[in-house]
Amino acid sequence: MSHTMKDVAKLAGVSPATVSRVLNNTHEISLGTRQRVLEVVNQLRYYKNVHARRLSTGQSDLFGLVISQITNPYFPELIRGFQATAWDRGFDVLLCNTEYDRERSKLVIRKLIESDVRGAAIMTSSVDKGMTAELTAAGIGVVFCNLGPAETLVSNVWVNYQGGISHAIEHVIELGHQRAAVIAGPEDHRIAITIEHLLEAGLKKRKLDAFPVIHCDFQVHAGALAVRTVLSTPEVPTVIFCGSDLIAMGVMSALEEAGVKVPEEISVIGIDDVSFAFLTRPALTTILVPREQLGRTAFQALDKMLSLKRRKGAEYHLDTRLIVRKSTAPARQRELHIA
Amino acid sequence: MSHTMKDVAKLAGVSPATVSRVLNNTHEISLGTRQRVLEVVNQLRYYKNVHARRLSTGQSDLFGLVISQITNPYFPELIRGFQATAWDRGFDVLLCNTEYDRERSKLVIRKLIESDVRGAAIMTSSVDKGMTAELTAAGIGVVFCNLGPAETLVSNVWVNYQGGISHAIEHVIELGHQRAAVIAGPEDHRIAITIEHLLEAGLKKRKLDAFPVIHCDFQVHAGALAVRTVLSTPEVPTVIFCGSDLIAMGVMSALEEAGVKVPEEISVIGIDDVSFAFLTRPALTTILVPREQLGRTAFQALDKMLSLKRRKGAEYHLDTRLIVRKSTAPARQRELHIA
DNA sequence: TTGGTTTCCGAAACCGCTTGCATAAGTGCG
DNA sequence: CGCACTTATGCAAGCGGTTTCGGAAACCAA
Repeated sequence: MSHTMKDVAKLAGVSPATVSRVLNNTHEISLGTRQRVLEVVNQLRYYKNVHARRLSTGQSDLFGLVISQITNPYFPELIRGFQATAWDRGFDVLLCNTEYDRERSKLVIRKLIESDVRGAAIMTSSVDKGMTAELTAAGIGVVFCNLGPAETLVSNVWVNYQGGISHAIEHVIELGHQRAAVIAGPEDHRIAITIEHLLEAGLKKRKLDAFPVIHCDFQVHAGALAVRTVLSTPEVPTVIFCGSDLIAMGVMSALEEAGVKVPEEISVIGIDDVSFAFLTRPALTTILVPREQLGRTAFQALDKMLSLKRRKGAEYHLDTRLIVRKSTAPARQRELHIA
Repeated sequence: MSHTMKDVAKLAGVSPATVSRVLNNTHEISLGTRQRVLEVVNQLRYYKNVHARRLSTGQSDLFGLVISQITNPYFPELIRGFQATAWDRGFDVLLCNTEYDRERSKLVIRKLIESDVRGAAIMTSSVDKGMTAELTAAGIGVVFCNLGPAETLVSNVWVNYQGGISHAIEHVIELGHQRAAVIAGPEDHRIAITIEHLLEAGLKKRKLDAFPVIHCDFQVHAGALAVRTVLSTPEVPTVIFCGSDLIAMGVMSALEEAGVKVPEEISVIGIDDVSFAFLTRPALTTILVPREQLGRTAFQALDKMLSLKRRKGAEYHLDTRLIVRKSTAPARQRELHIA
């Protein structure tokens, strides 16, 4: 269908090799032939075939990005950061989603190898370190998020949740809260566990026992469901820490339905600062996770690592911080009576 | 680094051709050799290289999906629908975003050709029909959204905004509204224009003149800005139709800031029903655009068209419908006095 | 046994591009 | 004017698969 390099070569009266060199600026070419070649390229609307190129050079210009699910609002900014950085440097990205499914995750790994990606950013908890052995065995660089340590062909970007969480706890202490609940993410979710531990430890340190601690999916309705348990505890907490913004939103709307005022009666804090967190009413106080930056850093980590002769991985650090909006307020003074 | 088919062949004591046939189930192979080959494949952890395959067969298993910007909440569901369908049928997708930039759009087109995609879904307004001539010239199938008509190698999915818009207008009529404003999307945005015309025509038919009609970006803050103009008109409307949910959200928060109650004093209606539209307060009444289905249909359109000998395109139709939530209510009876 | 079919597999060409090596023409210097 | 050295280009061998063609072996009927 399309024209090939040979066509161009013939029409320009040169060899395919010359055409290649012109197109890649890879060798001295006399002005005359260069122009002639380019002219023919335009005339024929010739496009070079990446697959042939990848095969021939043995170097792909592809990077993989593995996420859980694209409709999870955590990911779009991350993807954007990764993809934009990759494009800027002339690389393409193969976006793969696991849909939280183990079997599918394996398929994704296989696909990455078959596609001969140079490196892959594994930004989902549904792929663990064991599953990526095949990748590194194939010489493919890997970068994780909060899954250290770095080693050969493996880098890691640490998102320091500690920072934002400490600020958040300080914040509620200042507001006079004394009883806090935690509605964390799934129990089998690595980062959710990290966050939960950090919250519990931080609260304990400030003499604020977390109770109850509940696990649920990173979903709006799961948060809504979980909050019922919270409301049925003997001493209803004055603040609820949520493992994600989505959970927090579910919590807020369930509280509203139950006739509990946010933030006057119960304060709510989320994590992530997804794009629409400021649109909720009340606007959500949350811990910002620099997701676009995470995407950028992940790519840079790969690029850097793969340019090293030893392919040695490195660790990177990103900070989180508290964004105070309207869903937190001074603690109520009296016991709460649910309608 | 990785093993090649030749390695497998040698170790299994067969020819590369046989290995290929085993792996692709493309030819009768005796049970014995088949098993031997598969054994070696496992032992060597051999993965076949897609690029070589694509080159050799001259058929890529890639489809392109072109969107505007991944952080726009319109797209994630669409992407999901497209990608899931493609995966199910054994195809990969190359996701490209134009970032609303014309230059970048051209690069995207080029990338699609170079990547030898079989077909591409153009789901952004920043690529017009002219720009895709190169694609069809290269034998690449194309499917648009609301950009007809179908022709050879070009299909189209019509999202019937008319339906949802009619319902929405009926809805406000029933609520007794008599003055409506329209805050539409950008003036250079194809679908935004369509929607605006549909709204104006529909309102006029029901003796409801749209005034004012304002254009702005599909952004929250743009909507917020635009609403000021609305509030400064002599007769402040009782309902505002917005060109997207994002605009509607900006409108609602700006109204809140101005001390105008939604929906008691002004009703607001969005378009799209993005994932978090039900989380706003009041929850947004909006017109649902079946985005995941759009993605699925777009893929099917391509797949179908490319399987035809004549490569003739077709047209598909998707319906929209009104989702009534809490941002619409009976029209206020008296003139509004802005604080 | 023979001739005709099947069944299974290997040789080799090819997909479109890159690149090391070789060649030829041009340049500068003694 | 000849030699060493650039500079510009072509030849041809891959890259890792797929596929056409044909041959060998096995099978069957006569």
